[in-house]
Amino acid sequence: MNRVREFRKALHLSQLALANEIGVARQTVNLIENAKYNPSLDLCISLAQALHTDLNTLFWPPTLAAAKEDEQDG
Amino acid sequence: MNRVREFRKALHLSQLALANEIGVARQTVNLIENAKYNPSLDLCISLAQALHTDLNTLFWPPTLAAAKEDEQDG
DNA sequence: ACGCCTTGTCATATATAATTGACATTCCCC
DNA sequence: GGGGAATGTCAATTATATATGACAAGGCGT
Repeated sequence: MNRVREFRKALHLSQLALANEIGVARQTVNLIENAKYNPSLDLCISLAQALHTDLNTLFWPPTLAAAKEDEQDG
Repeated sequence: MNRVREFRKALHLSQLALANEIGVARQTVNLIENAKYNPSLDLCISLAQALHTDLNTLFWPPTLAAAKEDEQDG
């Protein structure tokens, strides 16, 4: 899963409003929020910008984030 | 541009070796390094894992990273 | 000089992301 | 209890990511 819906709602945007802002169809936002497919990098970046966040926050799996911290902490 | 080539070389991997590791064709890695197209999110995550880094490091545009810092710093 | 590995690139084919239009359902407001 | 906005979802189409096979060029060791 990803955190698109969470960040979209925090900005009080509908799926349609967000889709218009980044120039895609409403269905595209819906499918991404429900993890029905695999969006392109450009689209992920547009989403992150529109939602005032970044790629890791929206899409980096928490399990991997934890693994990476272990790596750093030793 | 992105930092895939930089991280791949740091691990002394060929395009072919990296492609095999993440289960895609060599051409796919080549095209991504040369920014010839727009990879999928799953592929970006696989790349980030294989290169022991994360999405922001590989793909987040420096201009956006700077903008986000401004936002935080005030 | 030869061979091997690496990289860039082409052309064709297949899988899938993304669009468009539509319909049903739920929720909220009047 | 009727009307609109928001969401989930379907079918069909278009755009494009990715695979496969192949070839040329440069680097490096022998």
